[in-house]
Amino acid sequence: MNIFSIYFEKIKKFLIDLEKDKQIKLSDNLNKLTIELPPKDLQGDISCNAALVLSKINNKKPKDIAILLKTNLIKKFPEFKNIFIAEPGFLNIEFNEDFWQKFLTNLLNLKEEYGSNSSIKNRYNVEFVSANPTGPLHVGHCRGAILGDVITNLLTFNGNEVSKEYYVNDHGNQVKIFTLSVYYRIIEILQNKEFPKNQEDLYRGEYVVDIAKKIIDKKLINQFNNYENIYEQLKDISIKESLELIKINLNSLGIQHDHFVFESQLFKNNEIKNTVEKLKKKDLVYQGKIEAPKSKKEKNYKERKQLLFKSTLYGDDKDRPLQKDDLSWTYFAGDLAYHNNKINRNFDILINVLGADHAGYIKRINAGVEALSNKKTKLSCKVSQLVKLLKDGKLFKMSKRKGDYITVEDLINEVGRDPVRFIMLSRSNDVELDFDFKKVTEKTKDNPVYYVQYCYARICSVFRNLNLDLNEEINFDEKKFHINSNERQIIKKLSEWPKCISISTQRMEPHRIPVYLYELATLFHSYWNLGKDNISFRFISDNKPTSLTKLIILKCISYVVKSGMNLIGVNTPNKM
RNA sequence: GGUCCUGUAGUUAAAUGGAUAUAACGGGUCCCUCCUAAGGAUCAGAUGCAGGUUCGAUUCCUGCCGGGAUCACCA
Repeated sequence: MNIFSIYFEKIKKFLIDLEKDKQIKLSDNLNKLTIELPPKDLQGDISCNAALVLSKINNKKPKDIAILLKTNLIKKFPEFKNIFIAEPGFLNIEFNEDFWQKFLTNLLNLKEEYGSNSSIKNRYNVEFVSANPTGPLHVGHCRGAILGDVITNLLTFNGNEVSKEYYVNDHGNQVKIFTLSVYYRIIEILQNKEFPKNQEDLYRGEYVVDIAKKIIDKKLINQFNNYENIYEQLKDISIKESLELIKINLNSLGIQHDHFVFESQLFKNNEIKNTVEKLKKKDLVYQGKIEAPKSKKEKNYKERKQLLFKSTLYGDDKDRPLQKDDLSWTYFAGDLAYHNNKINRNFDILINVLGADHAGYIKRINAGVEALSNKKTKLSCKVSQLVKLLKDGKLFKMSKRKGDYITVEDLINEVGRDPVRFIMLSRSNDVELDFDFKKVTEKTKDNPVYYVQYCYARICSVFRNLNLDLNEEINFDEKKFHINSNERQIIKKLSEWPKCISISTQRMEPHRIPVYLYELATLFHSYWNLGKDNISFRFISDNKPTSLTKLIILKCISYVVKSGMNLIGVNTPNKM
C-alpha cells in the first residue's frame, strides 16, 4: 500500500489517456515523473512534477500545463479534494478525509506487515562477516555484520528468499600461524616454555590461552611432542573453538547465519582446481608477471612468473594471481571457487558485504563472477566504512599485535545490543561513523535509540492506562473523522513508510530506517506534548479515550515503529 | 602515483535530480514543570573551488583542493 507508487501509476495512465485525447504531448518516457511528499510547510499530501517534465515538449510554461492538468485531475479523481499549483509548476494534491480514513483502516489491517513491497521476488545470497576464524570478532567487524543482517531482514520483509552465509577461511597462512600460536600456548602451560616474543605475527590474545587450556583439560589431544603429527587435529580443534567464539559474538548482536561454507571443504572437493580449470577453458588464465605494487610499504616484492586470471578483461586494474610462490592457491582462487559454488546454487542475486579495507577487492571478484557465470549472475558488493571509536571525545586505537582491541563482547557488555545496532545503522554505510561510548549509553532524548523506544513505550502506556490491549482490533466506524494539523502530518509521515522501505531495500541503505523512525518519533512526541497546554489534545480524559481517531493514530504509529525496529533488530520495550 | 569512499550551519548528521536545503546539539530571547522523567515557542547560522548536463544539481559528469581506506605474497 505505497500511495506514492500507486499514484505514480495512476497519474501516468491519466497522462497517457490525456495524450490520446490530444490534450498534451508526452515525451518518450515518463521516467522523470515523480510522486513525492511536498515540503513540510506547503499544502497538499502528495506532490507531482508532471507539468515540469512536460513543459519542454509541449513548448508551454510549466504553470500553464499545471492548470490544464489540475482541471482534468480533479474531474478524474474524486478522492482529490484540492490541487495547489506551486512555483514553478508542482501539483500539490490534497486528499479528502475519506481517503485518509480508508488509508488508516488499511494500515490497521496490515499491522506490522504495512510497508512491505513484494512485487518482484528473488533468491538472494547474502555473504557477510566472513572474518578469519582465528579469534573473536572485534568492533571493526560489527558494522558490516549488522549491515548484512539488516539487508537480509529488508529483503525477507519484502518477500524474497534469502540465505545468510559466512565464508570460513580455514585454509590459508593465517590459520597456520593461529594453530602455531595455540600450540605455543599449550607448550607454555605444559612445559613452562615462554610464548615467543620475537615472532610478531603470532596471535597473542587471551582467548588463545583459553583455547589451549580447554584442549589440555578436555584431553582433546594427548601427545604434543610432534607438532607435524598433530597439526591437522590441532588446527581443526582450534578453528572450531574460534568459530564458536565468533558465533557467540554474532548471537550477542542478534545475528545468526544460515550457512557456513568452509574454504577447506572447497579444497577437499577439488572445487578450487575445477574452478581454475573452468576459467582455463574460457582462456582466461595464463602464466605471467604483474608489476610491483606502488605502495611505499612494500619492499620485499620479487618479480616472478605466476598463474594469473585475466580480470582486466572485465574491468579490473590488473590481472590477479591464483597461485602463490609455493604453488598453493591464493585466497582469491579459493574465493573464486566459493563464488562458483554460489553460482551453481542458482541464486538470482549475490550480495557481499565487505569492510572498507576490502573495497579494492570488488573489481576482481566482480570480474570472477562475470566470467564464471557468463554474466548471468548478478553480484553486488556493499562496503561499510570504518568505525571510529571515541571515548570521552578521544580517538581510541586498536592494535591487533598487542592483542588490545575491543571485542564485540566488550562492546555489548558496556553499551548494550540496542544502542549498538541503532547507532551503527544510523549513518550511510558509505561514510565513516563516529561511535562515542559515552553518547551511545546516555539515556536521554539526545540519544535517538531511546527517543524512538520511548515513543513506543508512551503509546503502550496510553493503552495500559485505558486497560486496553494494543493488539486488540478496533473497529473504525467513527462517523466524524476529523484530524488536526499535527495528526495530518503524522498520517502523511506514516504514508511515507512503504517508500522508505522500498528505497532502503533497492539501494541497500538501511540507515534510512533509523532516520525515518527518528522523524516519526519527533512528530509523535510533539503530538503528545500538545496535551500539556490543552487538555482536549490529551488521549485520555476521565479514564476514557478522548477520541477513537486518536487511538487509531497511536496504534498505527506503534505498528510502524515496531515493524521498523524489528527490521533493524532493536527492541521496543513496553515500559521504560 | 592508481583505485574506492568522502567534503553540507560552530559541532554531529539528513536529503530515490525538486520547491524557502532537513534536524539534533551548542548559542540568543521568551514560556512551562504536566497522560512518563526525556517539554514548548522563537531568532541567528551551511552545500570545498571551477566548469558542464538539466525546466531544475547537495545529488549526475569533468578538472582542481582537502580527509580516509586500499594497492605482490597475507585475508
